Amino acid sequence: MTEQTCSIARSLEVLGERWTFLVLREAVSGTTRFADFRAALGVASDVLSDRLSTLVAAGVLEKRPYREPGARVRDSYHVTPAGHELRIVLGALQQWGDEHRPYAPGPTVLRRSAAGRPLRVAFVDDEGTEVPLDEVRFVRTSTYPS
Amino acid sequence: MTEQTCSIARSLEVLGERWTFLVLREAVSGTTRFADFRAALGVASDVLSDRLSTLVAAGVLEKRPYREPGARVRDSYHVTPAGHELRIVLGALQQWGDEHRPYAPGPTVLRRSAAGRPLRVAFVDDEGTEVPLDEVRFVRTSTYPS
DNA sequence: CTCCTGAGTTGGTTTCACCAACTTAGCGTG
DNA sequence: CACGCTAAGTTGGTGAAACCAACTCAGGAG
Repeated sequence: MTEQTCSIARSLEVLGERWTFLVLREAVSGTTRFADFRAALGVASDVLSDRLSTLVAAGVLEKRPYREPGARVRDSYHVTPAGHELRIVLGALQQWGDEHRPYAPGPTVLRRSAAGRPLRVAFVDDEGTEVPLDEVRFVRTSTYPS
Repeated sequence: MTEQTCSIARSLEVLGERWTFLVLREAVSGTTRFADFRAALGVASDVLSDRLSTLVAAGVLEKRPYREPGARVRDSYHVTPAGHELRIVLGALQQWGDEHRPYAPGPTVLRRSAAGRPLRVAFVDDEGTEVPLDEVRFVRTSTYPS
């Protein structure tokens, strides 16, 4: 596959495989160890191993050695700044699922500000003010391939 | 697979297969016909057929018959309101790719308001004001599974 | 009635996810 | 120092899914 000019496609080269978003969901919610990812997700160890290395190679996670008392040094996985910015994508997916694939008992996780106010994911302009969806345009630049 | 309590997981049941986000990118940018999706993406026709039916079944796209002059009635695929809201997810993926997986010649597609102002995807509070990423919390509700 | 074209379906091959079993590298214990 | 314990993987085999090419199907045009 030749290099993708579309940013969505390039993001998906890293994020688009099965389990990747769920691994990331766990990572941003504080999971760092192989066995904990496995227990939380029920994913096969070979697949988890592959997804973690992909995310490390892409700079979304970083390996950091740790040491439990009375055990040898092992690797843990921590979210990098690039990974932290994926919370916007995760938040957007969550919001869409809440609204369009609802779970009868209600949402299990809410998005809140530090002050406790409910949050949404939305388009904002350069002043940080929300822009309604129907005013959003995707416009092609001169770099767009013919 | 039993029903997922996580909204992200439920979104991914619909959106998480290979090609789905790219099919959606084309759909929101105006593509409606099977052959045009195929030409734009280079996806195999059996896979495209499968993804389109999944998206129709999920209410993201709807089938609409159309008739080219001098041809029989065929099906086209149009974005529903639920599909339109996925532009937030697509915008978030695009923004992340622009920043963290840059394409040397620069972005090929920009996010702009109707007035032409550059847009980002971000968390906003109930008043439509942007909240910085490090003030965002994901908090569990009482519905969260033990 | 035959040709053309868009929208798929079908059959065979390769890749990928899944599962279980195995390996590896210390550390603390005896 | 040998031994067992455990987290973190790796390896090998199986079944599903993606991929590719060839084929089908429907109706209007000529």
